[in-house]
Amino acid sequence: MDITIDIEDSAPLFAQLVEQIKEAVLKDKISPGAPLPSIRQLANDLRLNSKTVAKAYRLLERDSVIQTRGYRGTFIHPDAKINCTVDLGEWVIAKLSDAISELRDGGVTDSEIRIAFGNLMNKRTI
Amino acid sequence: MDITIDIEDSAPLFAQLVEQIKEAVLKDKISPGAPLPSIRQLANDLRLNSKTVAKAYRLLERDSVIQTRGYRGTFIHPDAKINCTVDLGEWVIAKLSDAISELRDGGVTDSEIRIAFGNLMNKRTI
DNA sequence: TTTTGTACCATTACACCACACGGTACAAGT
DNA sequence: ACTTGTACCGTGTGGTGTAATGGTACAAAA
Repeated sequence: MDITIDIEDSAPLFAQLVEQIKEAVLKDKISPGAPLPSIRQLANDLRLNSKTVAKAYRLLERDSVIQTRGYRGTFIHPDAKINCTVDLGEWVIAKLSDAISELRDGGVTDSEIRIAFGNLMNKRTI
Repeated sequence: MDITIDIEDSAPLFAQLVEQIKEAVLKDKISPGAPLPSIRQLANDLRLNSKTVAKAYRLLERDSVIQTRGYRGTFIHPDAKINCTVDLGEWVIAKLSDAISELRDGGVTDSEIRIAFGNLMNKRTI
């Protein structure tokens, strides 16, 4: 596991982590079932805040790339390689893009779309 | 036409204008075809910037509540009363709400939705 | 000439959010 | 005791969008 963090990079630190771990899985540098460094450990090695590493791990687990087994540590998910290629971002963009295009075609101002969006995102109960 | 602008109100000035003009139409205080003050004139009377009034007029015309006939001035739209009740906002909220709910159910973070949304809104070519 | 709506340049203030950071605390396992 | 992931409180910075302001300019009609 050779992870490099570039503070100068415009990409967020947690995103760099996610990206590099996914890459390591895809290039067979880590095999499924293998243990990952603990959050605090990795944060210490990379001189990052533990919250930053925790955020990366949380996202990776949501994508089923890693598996956190509570007090036993974190491991590479059995189906990690498959789930790495599934890009959640594209489906998000597609869904939103459709809605936005439809609204714009209906004559709705970008500003109005932003306002409505902001209101919706603040209400937890949709 | 008695329009009152409250600077202390949290509602944007242009929104107050839109609201009050729509209200005047609904309450038959102005009839279809009647002329409205010019942008500069109204801005002067209310001590607002002409751009602020222009923005309100632009929105009202998009909703077909008023009609701008170029150099002849601005008038109340023939179907103003009907178009006043049509709330564009509700259809916007419904459309967006659907998309957001779907994404959230798919495990997408609110933060990620916001990022994707922001990126889409900045790219003119969708 | 003056007025009409409109378009472009710009600045200011304000608010929200993402990101990263710090500290503290917890239950459950080694 | 120590570590695990996780959750809560918080702070600060930078980016970005809205809202409102100002100035200048245009073509077309009165």
